[in-house]
Amino acid sequence: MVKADASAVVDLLLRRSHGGDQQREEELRSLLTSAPFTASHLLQVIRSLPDADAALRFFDWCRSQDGSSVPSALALHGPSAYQAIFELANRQQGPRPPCARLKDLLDRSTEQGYALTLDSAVILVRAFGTAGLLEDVLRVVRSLKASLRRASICNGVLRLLFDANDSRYRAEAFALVREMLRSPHPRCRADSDTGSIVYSTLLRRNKLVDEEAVALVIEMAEHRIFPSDDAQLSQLINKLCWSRQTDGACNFLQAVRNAGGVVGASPWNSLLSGLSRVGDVQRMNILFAEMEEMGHHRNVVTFGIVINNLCKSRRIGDALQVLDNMTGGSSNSAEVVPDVVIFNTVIDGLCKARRLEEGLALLERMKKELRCTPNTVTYNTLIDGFCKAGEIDRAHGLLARMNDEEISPNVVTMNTLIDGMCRHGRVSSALEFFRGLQLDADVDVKGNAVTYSILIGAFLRVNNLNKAREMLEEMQNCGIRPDAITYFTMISGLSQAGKLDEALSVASTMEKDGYSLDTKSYNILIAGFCRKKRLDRARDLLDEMVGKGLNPDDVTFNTFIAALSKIKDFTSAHLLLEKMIERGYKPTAITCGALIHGYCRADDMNAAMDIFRSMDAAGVQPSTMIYNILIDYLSKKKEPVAALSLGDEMLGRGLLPTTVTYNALFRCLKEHHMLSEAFQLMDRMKEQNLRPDYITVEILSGWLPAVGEVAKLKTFIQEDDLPEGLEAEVC
DNA sequence: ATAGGGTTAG
Repeated sequence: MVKADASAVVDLLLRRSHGGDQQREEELRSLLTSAPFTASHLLQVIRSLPDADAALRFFDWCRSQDGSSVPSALALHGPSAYQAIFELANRQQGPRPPCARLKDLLDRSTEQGYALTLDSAVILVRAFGTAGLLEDVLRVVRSLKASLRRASICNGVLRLLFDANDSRYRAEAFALVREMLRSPHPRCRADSDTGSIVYSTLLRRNKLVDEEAVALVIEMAEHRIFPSDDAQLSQLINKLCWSRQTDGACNFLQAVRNAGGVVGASPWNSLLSGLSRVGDVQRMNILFAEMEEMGHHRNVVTFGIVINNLCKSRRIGDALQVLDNMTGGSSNSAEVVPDVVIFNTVIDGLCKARRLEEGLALLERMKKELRCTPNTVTYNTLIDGFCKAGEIDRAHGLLARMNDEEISPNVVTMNTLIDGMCRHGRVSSALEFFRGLQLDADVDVKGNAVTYSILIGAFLRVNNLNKAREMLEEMQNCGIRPDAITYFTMISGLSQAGKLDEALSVASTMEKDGYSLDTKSYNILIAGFCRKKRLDRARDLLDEMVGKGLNPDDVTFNTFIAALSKIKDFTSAHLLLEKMIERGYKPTAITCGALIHGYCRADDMNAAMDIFRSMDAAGVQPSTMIYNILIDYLSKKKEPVAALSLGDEMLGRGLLPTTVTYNALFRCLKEHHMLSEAFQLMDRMKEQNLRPDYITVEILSGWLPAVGEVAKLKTFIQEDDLPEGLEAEVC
């Protein structure tokens, strides 16, 4: 038997013909029939041809021999022939890009009814993928026989599809992964590469995970395609929780466990903190118990999460209980030993519950009994507690203690103190404190955007706009970029101060700086313009926000309804009210209050009372504010009896009158010389622990002494402690 | 585990 000789065929094909085409074809036929000519011979021949055109001519010739004795068999080797032709075309430089030629060739091979070989598919996917021709990549994969859709090639396709960052291609990728998971062909099944592609794609930044993705990863887990390690698993659980897929996170983690994936403590901790964030205490408890059953699956972080949850939901007693158990309060074999984070969490809980002394006591206990060294955070937490309670001096005392104990203060320490001082009437001391630290060579704490935001907010609150502007400029000069909060602080302060144009200009700077305004920011600006009765500008802003795809919310509606009521345009106000309801926002006490207030101002008591009395039926609880509006109005209308009776009515509803309520009533009672009623109210205020404010004092001072009741007045306004703000500085 | 912001009615 003569061995088939590919090189002889190549020689013949490449040689210039001497005896004409006829003779050459004869020679070729005889060469090809002299021995079995296999697919691999054919590959060898075609690969040796100079280009795809030559190869196509040869292969077409072979096909045209169909029916003649032997070469017809060659046509059966079409898939291999095209593979070699694709190789040639892919290598070839020419006027047309290789992809365009490859597409034509793929069309031809499809028309001729040839399937793709695995190698053809590899060549085409790579070429189309590199050129970004994803539709063609998909076409190649779809036309490839199921048994040839090997994991290796599919993984490449998955990378391309995910990299496109396009929802359509993402859906295609998900479908492909599903197919791989379910494939009956072992070499086509999803493998660890598939897993790492999918998992790392889902972990990419700025993309939330949707339900479809959750379903996919659960199916992957069921097929034992797990994240590479606990760290990646934890990250994924975290991401699922942040994407509001807490259920999905639970199901996924369970699926991993059920399929035999090894899971340490950290993924469970991630899930636990996800549950904590959405306030799902019930499932937290189940999980906490399950983690114990699973063996060594609770660590100090687990306890930290639970304690943090208890503290944030104001269950300090329970948090202390858990801490006690940890420190061997009830059993001597504590599961885990609390660390400084646990103590800090509990101390913060105590401080936020205004139990400062207990916080301090715990600081001592952790040092002495439990041999745990407090750190900067411990002190910062306590300093914040004392600042919020107005005990600025004790806060500074703690700072001094930090220095004694060589625990270095940081920027949070400084900012906490600055904020505390600012909020307790010491804005300029706060600024001096800040300046002092910046000059102090021993202190290397620098101000940051938070520092400046605090100071800017403080100056705005005391209406010192110039100083606020100065601070903004100073921070920029120092190379500290304002962040979103700095801008919001500025915008809000300026709006409140009626500097709307400046507020708008800050808003546009903010946008140039890459931050965007949200509905709340627009509400602030809209309210500012409404207060100035520039409803046209407010409307413009509404259009602007809608144009940006931001939906007006209930506050936006209430703002406009209030503004329209204020200018007595009740028709428009009611139209807007209907629109608000259409949009699915229920009117609240604020909505009703806005209308009631409008009608009172328009001196239409009937309309005001109609709305007021219709609230119960509408299921809207009247608020203290609404009573205040009505009582104030009745007082001005010189109707003390009606005003007093509303005052009683609110008590019956469990609403406590405020100083504002009492002031309105006092004003009215004074005019009608209803002294004994006033005394009753004064007693009630005392019982309620309400302090008279400067308006109360003004009204009563102009009345009681004139009717010989100075003593009564004095005992009433004399308070055991100094009125707040007495030591306030003028800035 | 700790620090700063914002809208609606008196």
